[in-house]
Amino acid sequence: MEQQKRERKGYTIDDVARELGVSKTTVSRAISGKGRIGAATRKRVLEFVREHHYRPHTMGEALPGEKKYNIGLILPGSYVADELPFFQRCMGGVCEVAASRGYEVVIVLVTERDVSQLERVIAARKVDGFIFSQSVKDDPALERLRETGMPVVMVGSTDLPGVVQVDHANRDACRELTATLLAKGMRRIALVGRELEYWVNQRRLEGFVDACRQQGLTEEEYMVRMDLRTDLQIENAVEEALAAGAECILSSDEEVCRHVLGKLKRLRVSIPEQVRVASFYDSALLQQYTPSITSLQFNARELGRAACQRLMGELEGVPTEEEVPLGYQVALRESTQ
DNA sequence: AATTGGTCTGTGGTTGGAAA
DNA sequence: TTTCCAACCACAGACCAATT
Repeated sequence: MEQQKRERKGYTIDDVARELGVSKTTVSRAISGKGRIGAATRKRVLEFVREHHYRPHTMGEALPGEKKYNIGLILPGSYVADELPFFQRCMGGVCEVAASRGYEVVIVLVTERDVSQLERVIAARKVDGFIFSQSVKDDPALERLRETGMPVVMVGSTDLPGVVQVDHANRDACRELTATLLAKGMRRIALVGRELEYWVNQRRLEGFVDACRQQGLTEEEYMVRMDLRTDLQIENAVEEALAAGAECILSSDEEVCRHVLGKLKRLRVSIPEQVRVASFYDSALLQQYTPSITSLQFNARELGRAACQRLMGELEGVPTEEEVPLGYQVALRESTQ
């Protein structure tokens, strides 16, 4: 009971003092650095504080234990422009569930280098929990979030243990689309995509390789041109793939696919006659393109809903453990006929 | 009856005097 | 010298009486 209370409420200066068998005076001095305190005691207090994610509160901030009925939705500041449709739908799902439970959603933009906005939201205790999206490897924001001990639900993948994750079956989906293309008789398929630091790109690559290996293809036959950081690199990869006799160019996402299509158009390469094209992520543009582009359809709104439901479960102390894998559809269109 | 303004209480954190 | 007690601050919310 007492234990549960502390877990819910977070540590106060009194809790820290009691745990260490010191008075709260000592803890306060250790943290502020002001006043008379022994070096050894100070070190002991600071170590405990770091381990137990204690943060002092300042005036005007929420008192610990007070629920704010806000949740933080963390979006990648750098990727937002290109992936806007995805995040917009995902956000819609999050807001829908949050609103139905009486919560508001606070948008927090973070980049790999700048987590100051996140720091402020944490420091001011503006939210009860976080939904995190688009994790990169060794994500500083996610690490920081875990240190706080606040409930976090991850949209997408991460290798950090103990983080609740909700994601599309990316690997399975990419394996299925690739296998479908292989079943149509294509042997030389090239995969092009962005940075492998993004877990989603890693998963898509894995799915692609899975399918190729299942068909007994060697690395000579299928081509992987991932980790492309500039638009020029994508264009070069397209030329290389064509020169190597690729029958199909697969893009790891919609944004990459747009560049591929642009390059093919300039090269006057006809789709699907001279080369087939497909994407691991769908968009309105790919559907309406001439020819329409084969791609994987995911329901981003459903993903947002699922993530928010998981977080609500964590916040209300109701464990919702059923891991329902979120579905996908392979949309075969003209570009791979 | 509704609004206003004051006091009281409870919270987390800080600080000076005094004890160990 | 180090640590603790107790008073203290700033704030929020509850309560209640005075005022409109």
